[in-house]
Amino acid sequence: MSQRIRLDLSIILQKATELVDENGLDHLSLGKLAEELQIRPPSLYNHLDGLNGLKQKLAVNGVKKLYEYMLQAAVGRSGDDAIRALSEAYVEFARIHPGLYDATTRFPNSEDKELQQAQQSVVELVVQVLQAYNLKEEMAIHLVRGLRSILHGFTSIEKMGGFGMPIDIDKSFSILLNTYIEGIHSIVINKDKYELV
Amino acid sequence: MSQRIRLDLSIILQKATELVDENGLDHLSLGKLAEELQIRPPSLYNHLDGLNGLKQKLAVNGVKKLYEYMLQAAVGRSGDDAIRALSEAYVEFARIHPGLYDATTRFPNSEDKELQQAQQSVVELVVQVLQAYNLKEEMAIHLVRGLRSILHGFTSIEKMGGFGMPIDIDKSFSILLNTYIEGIHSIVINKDKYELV
DNA sequence: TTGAAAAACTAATCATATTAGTTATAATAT
DNA sequence: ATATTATAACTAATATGATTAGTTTTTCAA
Repeated sequence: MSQRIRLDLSIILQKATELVDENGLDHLSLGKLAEELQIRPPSLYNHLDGLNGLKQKLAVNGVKKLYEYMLQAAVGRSGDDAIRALSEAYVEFARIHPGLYDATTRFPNSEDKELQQAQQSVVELVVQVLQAYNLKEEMAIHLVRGLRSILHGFTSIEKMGGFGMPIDIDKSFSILLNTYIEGIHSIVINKDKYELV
Repeated sequence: MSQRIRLDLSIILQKATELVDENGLDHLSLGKLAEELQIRPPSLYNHLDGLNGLKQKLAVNGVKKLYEYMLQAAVGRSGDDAIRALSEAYVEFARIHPGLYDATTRFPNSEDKELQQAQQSVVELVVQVLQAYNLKEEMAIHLVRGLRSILHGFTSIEKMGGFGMPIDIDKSFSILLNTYIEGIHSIVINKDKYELV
């Protein structure tokens, strides 16, 4: 008699996000998700293409949310200030959404056009911020890759508990960022040597 | 009549390493491993504590090998030169052993003492290299964390195919490293500001 | 050579994902 | 309002993998 649930994708993704943020991406299962949603596991196949399809959708969703989060942090800022804001937002997002963040980096299909586009928009946001330094396009890409490496690396080592010693982790991040930014300045000053603009 | 195989742990780990390097850590299964070793899956339990136990042992083994690899690269070098050598070895190791490298960053149990000690030895190696800069102990730790973030971040983004654009990836790495090293110099020069030594 | 320990085995169970086929509900068109 | 259609739920069944229990074979040392 209890009327059947009627779901849509956004509700499913929301619940799946809660689950992965609580229990980790590796513990995501269709059984548990279905239970939470009060449906039977096969019913999920009406909305998505199995567990891998779900992970893929989580990835896309996660990157889009990350982008929004970084964008909000960056608006109205420029130069070093904007880089710091972006970066802190990135790390903060991963702390708030550890499972969803994981999903953005471990997806089943990297050919997915929607995913690629979402990722690209993050890259472009950072490229825009770097325009303050008047770099050649190619150098800007190298530096974006560098910043991304820093952010992802720091984030995931923190998440795996890799910074064992009892020394302030936020300070480590702040120093890392400062060091990289100092390095960028030093590159900008030696434009000739690094053939930019 | 075919005489039974008689295995030991090192053979199992060797074959498991081959499998994860070829098919990825997520596709490691006891069934496939047993098949390769020409035994039945339950027999593996005589040597290790299930799939998670295997992953844990792979992690320890991987970190130890990574340490050796970095050590070999660093001997006889110092300063910037040693940092570059260490770093290139790290990235190279991850390229040679993508699955094993993954295992070193996604293990079931981070409390494992043997794992922690192996990780610590890598940290100490880098601390030693940084002694060339006469930093305060704490600052050295921050910089080691930074370098580790850079190396792990670059490595895993490369592995996930995250550097989409057709721009030289090795060059990106080299610039990233140079930028960070430049940043370290700039910190060393402003010792007073950063309260070191 | 015999007894204990190690390491293989078979058989069975459990957890999950997935597919096939069916039914109930909601939305839409008549 | 009612009939039709599409959506989204369901049950039942299958497949893959990990794991456990209990047994047998082999090795090694006394």
